[in-house]
Amino acid sequence: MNISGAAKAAGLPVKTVRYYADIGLVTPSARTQAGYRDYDDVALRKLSFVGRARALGFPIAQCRELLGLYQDAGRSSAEVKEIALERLEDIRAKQRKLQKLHDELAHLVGACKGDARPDCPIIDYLS
Amino acid sequence: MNISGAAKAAGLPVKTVRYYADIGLVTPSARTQAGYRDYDDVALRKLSFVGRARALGFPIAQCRELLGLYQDAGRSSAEVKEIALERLEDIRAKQRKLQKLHDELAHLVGACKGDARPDCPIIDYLS
DNA sequence: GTTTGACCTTCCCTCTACTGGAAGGTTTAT
DNA sequence: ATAAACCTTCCAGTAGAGGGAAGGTCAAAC
Repeated sequence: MNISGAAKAAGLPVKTVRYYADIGLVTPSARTQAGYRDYDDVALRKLSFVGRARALGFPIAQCRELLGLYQDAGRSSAEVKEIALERLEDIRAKQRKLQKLHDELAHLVGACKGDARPDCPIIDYLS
Repeated sequence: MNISGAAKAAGLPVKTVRYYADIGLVTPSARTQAGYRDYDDVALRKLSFVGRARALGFPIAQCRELLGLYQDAGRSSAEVKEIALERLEDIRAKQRKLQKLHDELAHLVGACKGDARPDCPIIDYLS
């Protein structure tokens, strides 16, 4: 299957699939005589796997680890869980940070009249 | 005041202050004969202003707008509020997205035993 | 008076994870 | 035969800096 077919099957943009090949994350199974990337079933499944991992927000480096475990029959679920927990903690840290920003900004916005006069608690806070 | 003094006063890294000068966000008030950036009180206040806006997560473009309003005696608080509301909606969108990721990943992690066996609902989900 | 160390400057590379586009080759359909 | 629709590589850009090299400057110590 050529790159556009593979991209469609994995639900990814062609550019992204090419990028994954470039960085050695998911390489095509072969090249045609003309140099076209060729994806077989195994490569396709890896592409979809990475697509879903990325959709969960795993960075490329963790996708690489997960892909390694995916192909490793001798893996332990503990290894997988560890990576997922790392990512989960990452998400929670981001959530805490966003919550703080949200509360602070919401407070300021609530205090700002939003009228034609220049007086503004938001500007005051930043000053 | 030279760049390291200005950076310290604004609580920003020197590299960041130089970067803000490069992109024309906060330019030094002058240069010494030797070419050193020189920051006066006004420039210092702008630096601090931007530092606080960035800490609230405003992107550079919005910092630029806010800085413009900060210096504009004829501003209306409505203009400021509009920018802040934009940013707030941005934060809320990110929160919603993170919440979805969190719930999905937490569910998977909860279902994974994390033992020595290879069976793993996380891998299953990604496959 | 010079030397040392701490500054400062510009310039270019690196990071994440792509995205866009140009120039040019290939395949397929008409 | 040719036009459309593919494909290729390469280069540049995104946000917001951070790292580091090569070289100029300045203040204090010796």
